[in-house]
Amino acid sequence: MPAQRVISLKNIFLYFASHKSTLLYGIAMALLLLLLRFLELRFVVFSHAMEVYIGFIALIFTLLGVWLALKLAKPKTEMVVVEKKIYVKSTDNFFVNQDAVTQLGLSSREIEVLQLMADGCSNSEIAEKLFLSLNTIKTHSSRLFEKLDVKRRTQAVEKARQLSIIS
Amino acid sequence: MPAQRVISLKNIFLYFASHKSTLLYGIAMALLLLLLRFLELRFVVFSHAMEVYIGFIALIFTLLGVWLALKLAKPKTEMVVVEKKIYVKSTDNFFVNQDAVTQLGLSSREIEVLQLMADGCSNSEIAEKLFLSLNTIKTHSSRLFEKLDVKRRTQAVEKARQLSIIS
DNA sequence: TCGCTAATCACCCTAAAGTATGACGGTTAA
DNA sequence: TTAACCGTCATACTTTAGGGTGATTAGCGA
Repeated sequence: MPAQRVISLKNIFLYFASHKSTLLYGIAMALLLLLLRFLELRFVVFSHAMEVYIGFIALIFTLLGVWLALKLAKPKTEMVVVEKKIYVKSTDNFFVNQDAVTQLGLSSREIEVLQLMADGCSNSEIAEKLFLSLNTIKTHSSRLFEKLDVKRRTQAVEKARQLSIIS
Repeated sequence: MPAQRVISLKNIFLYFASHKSTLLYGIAMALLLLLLRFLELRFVVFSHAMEVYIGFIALIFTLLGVWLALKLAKPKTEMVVVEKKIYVKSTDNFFVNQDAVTQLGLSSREIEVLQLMADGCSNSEIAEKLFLSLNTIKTHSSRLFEKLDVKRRTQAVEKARQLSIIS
C-alpha cells in the first residue's frame, strides 16, 4: 500500500474485508484505545492498569459478540432443484392416435389384427385368438399392409408404433 | 415458564436460541454486570458512573462483534435438494441393457441383425446392408431366436424391445 | 331397393422365413 | 494345444407370409 494513500474509512473497510480474520483483534484494540483517549477528557484520570482492564473487557465482549453472531445466525437455505428423470415405458401412458387411424381408414378388425401382429403372433395364432379362419387373417393383413403402405408385418408393426396406433 | 424451574445454563441457552434477537442485548448486559461484581473483589472500588461506563463499553463492543461477524462472515448456506420428477418416454433416450445382452449371450453381429429386423428389414435386405449372404443372416436369426427363446422375428423384436436390447 | 363397405372365407401360387445340418477359418481361454 | 466360441457360408427342406382373385353375408345410407 503506498504511503501517500489517504487512510479513509472506506480503505480501512476494504482492507479489513480482505484480512478480516487476522486484523479483527488488532482493529478492535485500536478502536478501544481511541475511545479511551476520547473519554479521558471528561472522566477522571485512569490508571494504566485500568486501561488494560477496559481493553480486556472490550476485547472479550467483541469476541463474545462475534461468537454469538456466528453461533446463532440463521443459515440461509438454498433450494437446489434436481430433475430426476423417470423412464416410463411408452405402454404406460399410451393413447391411440385416432387421427392417424381415421386418416388411414383402418377398421377395428384390422387394428385388432395389427395389435396381435405386434405382440409377435403368427397369422394362424391370430386366427385362433379371434376365432377366425387363417385366410381371413391373411386378407386383413394384406389390407393392412396396403393401407399402411408397407410390405411386411415387421414394417407394419414399426410404422404403427411410430404413429401411436398400437402401444 | 414455571417459577420453580431451575435456571441452568442450558435453559438460558435454549431460551436464548429461540429469542436470540430480543434477548441478545439483555443477556450481554447481565453478563457484564456479573463480571463487574466479580471483579470488584480484587480491584479498587468502582464508582457507579464507572460501572455504567464499563457496561457501555462492553455493550458497544458486543454489538460491534455481532455486527462484524454478521457483516464479514460467509453466510451459512444450507443445501436443500428437491427432486423434481420428470416423466420421459423411454424411446427418447435409450440405453442398451448390457446385462440382458450378456446374460443371453448375444453376439455383436446378432444384435446388428436384430436391430435391422426391428427396423422392418427382410432377411435379404439385412444381408445387403451388412454385405453378407442370405444364409448367414438366416443362421444369425436362428441363433437369435434360440437365445431369445422365441419362434418368429416379430416375437424377437417384441422381446428385445421389452428387454431394452434395441430401441 | 340399390350401391357401398366391413367382415368373413376359399383357392392357388410365389416369396420369404425358419429349421437342420455341416463346414471352415479365426480368436480366446483353459 | 485342445475346446469353445464367433462369424461366415452352403444345401435341403418345411413352414409361414403375402399377393391375387373371387365369393358370401350383413349392415348402412341415399
